[in-house]
Amino acid sequence: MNEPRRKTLGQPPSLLERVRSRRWRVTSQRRAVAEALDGDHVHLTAEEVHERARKVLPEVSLATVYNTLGELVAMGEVLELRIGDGPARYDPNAGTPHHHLACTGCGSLLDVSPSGVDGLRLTPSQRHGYVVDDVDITFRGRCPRCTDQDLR
Amino acid sequence: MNEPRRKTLGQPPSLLERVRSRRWRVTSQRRAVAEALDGDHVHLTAEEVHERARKVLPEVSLATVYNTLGELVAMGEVLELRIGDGPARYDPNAGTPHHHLACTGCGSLLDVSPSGVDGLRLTPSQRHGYVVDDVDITFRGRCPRCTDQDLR
DNA sequence: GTATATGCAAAGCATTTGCATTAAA
DNA sequence: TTTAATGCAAATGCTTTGCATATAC
Repeated sequence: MNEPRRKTLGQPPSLLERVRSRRWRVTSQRRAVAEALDGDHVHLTAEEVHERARKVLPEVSLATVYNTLGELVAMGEVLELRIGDGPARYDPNAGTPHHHLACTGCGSLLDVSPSGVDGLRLTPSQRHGYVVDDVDITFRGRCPRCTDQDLR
Repeated sequence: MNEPRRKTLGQPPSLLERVRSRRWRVTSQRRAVAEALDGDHVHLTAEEVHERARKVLPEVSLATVYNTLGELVAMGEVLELRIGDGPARYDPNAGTPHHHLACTGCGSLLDVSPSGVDGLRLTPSQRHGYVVDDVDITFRGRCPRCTDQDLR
């Protein structure tokens, strides 16, 4: 929950490697959570992370999953996304700027990197005195599975 | 909760006029909620709408505020926005496409119309088979009040 | 050995719902 | 008069917390 990340060349470090270098006490539960989340471009809810983590460590509790996810979010290694109704989803790709594509049917959420983002601008009068430091872009639509269901 | 909206020329119809034309049973509670929400470019939470509505109709209940907001959202006259943690906020300006500027400090949320939105594109391979029908853009930053607090 | 993480169950919010009562059309 | 909206209080779903126990360092 502190201390900058060690820079490595070559392959990007895994989520687990990143948090190790922050003096995070590594327990089997935290490893299971970090590994359930890591490297995925489809973002999971806490329940889904719990299911995955349980396959590797059946006794991990949902509370610990929530606490661990909260810590990863607090140290900036994971992004917490709330899009539409339903539970939050967790994005392990913080650090690599990107945007999202969300299904309004089932809530599934995945990473995209649209072109044209650089052209997006807010004029000073539109800024209303805010200090803007980020833009979130979410494309909303229906995933293939939900589109198929529409046809029935 | 049905039937298309009557088109008028001149001033845009108020939220209340819009819902009247949909055969919505108009009660004093619903009028109070619609008027609390209408015309504002700063978006309120359900609690805040309740407070405002109460000033005009002290006996209106929070449950009715929630139910009414839900109906307005279902008929597409109001947008429900969930940005960051905290409760949903309600945007009465559905129908006029626009985007948002959110404060990460206090959660305040307001409308903006950035330039450069037209240039924003997802390539077919990035679409992953989704049928995209909308883009939400949220600028994140700190409002003047929260920026001032940072300096202390 | 000591500080910290865990699991459990209970608490906390935001939101929705069931139902008897009230009011709009 | 009929049909639908209200208020209340209880239920819900997601998430956080308190506390006794277990574990990494």
